[in-house]
Amino acid sequence: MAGKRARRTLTRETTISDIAAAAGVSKATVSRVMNGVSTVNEEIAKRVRDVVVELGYSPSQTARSLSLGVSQTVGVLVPDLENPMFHQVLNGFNRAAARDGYRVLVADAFEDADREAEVAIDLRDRTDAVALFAPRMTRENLLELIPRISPVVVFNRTTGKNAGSVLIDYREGITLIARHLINLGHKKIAYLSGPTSSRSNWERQKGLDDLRAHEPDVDIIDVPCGHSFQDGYEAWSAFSHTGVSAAIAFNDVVALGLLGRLAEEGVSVPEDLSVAGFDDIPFASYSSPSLTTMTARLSGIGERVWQVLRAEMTDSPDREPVVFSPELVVRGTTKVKA
Amino acid sequence: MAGKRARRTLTRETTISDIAAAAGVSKATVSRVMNGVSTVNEEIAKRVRDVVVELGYSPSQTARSLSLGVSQTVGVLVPDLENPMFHQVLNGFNRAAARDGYRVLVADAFEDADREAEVAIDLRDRTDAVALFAPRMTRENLLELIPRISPVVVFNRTTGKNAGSVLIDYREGITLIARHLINLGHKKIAYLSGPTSSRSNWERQKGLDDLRAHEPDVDIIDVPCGHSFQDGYEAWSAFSHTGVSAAIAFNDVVALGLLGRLAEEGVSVPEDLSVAGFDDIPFASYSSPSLTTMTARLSGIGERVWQVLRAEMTDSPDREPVVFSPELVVRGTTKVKA
DNA sequence: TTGAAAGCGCTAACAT
DNA sequence: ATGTTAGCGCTTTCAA
Repeated sequence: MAGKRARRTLTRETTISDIAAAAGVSKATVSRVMNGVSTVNEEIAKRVRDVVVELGYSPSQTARSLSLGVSQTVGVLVPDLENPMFHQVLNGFNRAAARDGYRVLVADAFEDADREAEVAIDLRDRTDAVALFAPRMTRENLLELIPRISPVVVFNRTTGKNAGSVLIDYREGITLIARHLINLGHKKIAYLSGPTSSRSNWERQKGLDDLRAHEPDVDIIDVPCGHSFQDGYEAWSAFSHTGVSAAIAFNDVVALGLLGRLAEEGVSVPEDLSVAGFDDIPFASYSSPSLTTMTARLSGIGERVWQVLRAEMTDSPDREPVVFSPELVVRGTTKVKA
Repeated sequence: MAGKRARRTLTRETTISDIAAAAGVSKATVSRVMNGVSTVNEEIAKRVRDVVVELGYSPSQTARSLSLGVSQTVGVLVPDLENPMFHQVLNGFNRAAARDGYRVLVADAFEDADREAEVAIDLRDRTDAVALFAPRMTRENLLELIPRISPVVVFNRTTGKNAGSVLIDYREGITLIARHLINLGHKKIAYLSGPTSSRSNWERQKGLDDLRAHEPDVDIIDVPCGHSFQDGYEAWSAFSHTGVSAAIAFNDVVALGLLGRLAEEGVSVPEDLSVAGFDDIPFASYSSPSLTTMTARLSGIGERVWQVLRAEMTDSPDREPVVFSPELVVRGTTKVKA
């Protein structure tokens, strides 16, 4: 067409205009057919559908999103996609979101707390809402970020009702597991602690503090450790001489790392040492001995995270935190103290 | 403004127009500032930046994508997000994509081969390219789909150079692992086979057929199994009476399931039975005994998948399949036949 | 250096 | 029932 300005080159192969032209109808009619609006004459509709198939057309969801003001997409910010725990939560979240017709855009913050806000905003600029999985940023930054990216749900961080939240009650969890060991007669127990910056580690510490206050004859010692296999594997040398009869690991991954080391060292579990984990990752039940741990049905929690986000998107939610109390699963790695 | 039509309600809080108005400049100038175009007077640029901060503005990536014709986003279609193998590949893929400034939109096909094409197209309609992880659809459907969603990379399926592809050479892999067992003196070996519809299972079967042809005195029996923990756990009853001295599992998950069962049954590994897996998932090295398996550095493969997709997006690629030969990792579950 | 306006590919309000 | 057209929020060409 004359008089038109030069346009950029990156453009769609087949657009709604092409279909309209080929079918001899207006774009509006094509749009109606594509969206199943019933007021279209069946004959015309069929003609349009034929052309669509013939030309292999499918609408640009980007254009659709811009026009509709919604993208049917939500973002998930994960602090570290390496961590199997988030895989499970993500899996449940994605499954539930898909059921409601939403797609999920994932972004990994690579454990860089300082970059989280920026990534979260970018995510939000492409989607209808975002889920923050266990954000590492300071509480101050979190509370500042939330209104900027609402609707938002936060997993495993409190939000003071500024956003929906889903929490795992680690404090109660560690209490349950420690009580289990105490009931088995263990008096000296090691806690292989997680990253110091981690809220969930902090909560576990609080739970153990409670216990120390109530059980003066039980000695719970803190072994700085970490969150990885390797950390658990290496932690042994830090407490092998303490004479503890039981160890609680920050999480299952750490517990399995420890288990691997113990097997190598000829320390038999649970005879010489009882070991407990946290999270109940799928492999926990299949290690040998199978791992005593706290279960939290992570993928179920993921589904719940989605539901809370959904509520943020639609209702005016009450924002009462949804808290999951982990349950003790006694398996093969813990037994009565010799 | 008078005469304007009523518009829908779902609209952005702060747009480029708001910034332009508040800063007393045109939208073009705001756009230039946001994109760091240097030809803007520093004084004006500062004013714009101040307003941006003040109003908490960030550009709609949807609008940007539509205008630019590019979204800096790619889709990944996973057959089953439940499978840890895909988590690892996804992790590597996402990491590499992020490094190049791309975001990743994930979609799970929930093992429904019939829905894959539809989901892949939807993914492509929102993104610049898509990666198909081990698609379950027929080859015919795959070849039909590829041109529709190009640029595309396919992981673990051949494409006849219609698209870039990255493959794990399972046939060679299973050969290596079986030879390892044969060298250890095992003459009767069970193969716990995977889903019959799976290409990767089919390839393993071919590898074993090769072996049967070359090693007439070795008996490799096929035990229909599956891909899950549970499948491995349950498979034992199907071959406990066959007198095999070694078992090769379809993958590590199955192997770990079997290991769990064997521990319960009092069958000691590797003394009574050697067991080998496939994939080298993270937990393989931490089971006890640690699992002999084939390793394929899955997250490294994920990065490679990204690179191939990147090439599809930019170059005119040669599409020679990138094939990874898994390597044998001998650990604790295999030993010389008693 | 800056602004006006066209255009990206859709949807929906309005008119017919 | 169908078409016309404004508008979603940006980018970029062209003119000033």
